[in-house]
Amino acid sequence: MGKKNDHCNYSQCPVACALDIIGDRWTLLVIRDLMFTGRHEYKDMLSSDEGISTNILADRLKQLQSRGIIASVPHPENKTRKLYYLTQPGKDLIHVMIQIAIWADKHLTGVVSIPTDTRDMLINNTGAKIQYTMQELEKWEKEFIV
Amino acid sequence: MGKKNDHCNYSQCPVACALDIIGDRWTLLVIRDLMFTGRHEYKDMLSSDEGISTNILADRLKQLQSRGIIASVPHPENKTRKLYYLTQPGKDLIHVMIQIAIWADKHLTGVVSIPTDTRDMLINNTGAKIQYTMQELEKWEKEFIV
DNA sequence: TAATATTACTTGCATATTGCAAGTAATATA
DNA sequence: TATATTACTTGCAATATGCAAGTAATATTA
Repeated sequence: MGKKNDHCNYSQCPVACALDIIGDRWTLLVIRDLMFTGRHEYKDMLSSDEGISTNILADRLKQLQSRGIIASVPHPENKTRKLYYLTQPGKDLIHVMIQIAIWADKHLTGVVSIPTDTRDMLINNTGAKIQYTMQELEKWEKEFIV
Repeated sequence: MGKKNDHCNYSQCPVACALDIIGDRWTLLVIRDLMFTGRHEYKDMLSSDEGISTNILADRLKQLQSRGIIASVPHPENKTRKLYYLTQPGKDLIHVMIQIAIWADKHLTGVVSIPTDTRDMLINNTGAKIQYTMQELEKWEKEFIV
């Protein structure tokens, strides 16, 4: 269930309604980890540079699952581990992520730094970057999701 | 100055650093108002459907100005009024806004509703939507900014 | 010109969210 | 059998949000 003050209770604007889901400091970082960094487990996401705290991470994973943006399966070889991954709605956020990254690369030059090859593809061959990212996700899925 | 817990203090990731600026429930709605709805004054943004409160709006306008994403001028014919507008970094967020809107239109079908013509251009002629939006902003600027 | 209205805010306070540290339960490993 | 991992939960202080009310500088109306 959504929250009392969710924008979607007052507005049908796509940006407003999307912000009920992605409009906070952490949600898109969880998506980023699942989409670009090969992280698929709770402990992996905890280890990201930004230092998300355990309760926030648990909450966001729960919210994203309940919204159908991510899903999870038990690790095939270890019952204590759990694998999270993006569903199609989650994967479709790649276009949002990419545009945020391009904007930040252009306008937050003092603070942002992207590895040269990654940046080159992002800026000069955005389509290829998207394709490549999707291919990597598919590869992973073929290994871990039936 | 940024806040103590800003992601950019811990990470150089473009998404993380961007979230220090746009990662909350209200900032992108202020951008939306300035970008797509022809709102340029404090009172206009207060009147948007989502019901932003006066202190939050004042705070976000201040933050966005200090980051150079928006700017303001006194109303040419009325000293009590003030006109806010997007700078180039602010305008460049159009690609982020458009992708969020496209994603929400596709995946939040129960809650999102976009006027038919607007939606048609957004989905089927995204480039034209961007061009048109920029043209409208330029028109406004020619009238109100020197 | 005096009284009312607009506009762009600020202030105070209750409530909600976040950040941090510590704890727990179910396995897995040594 | 003892220690580690993993994925969480809990409690509490600090911060941010939501809401109502107030303020100061013009502008408009009677």
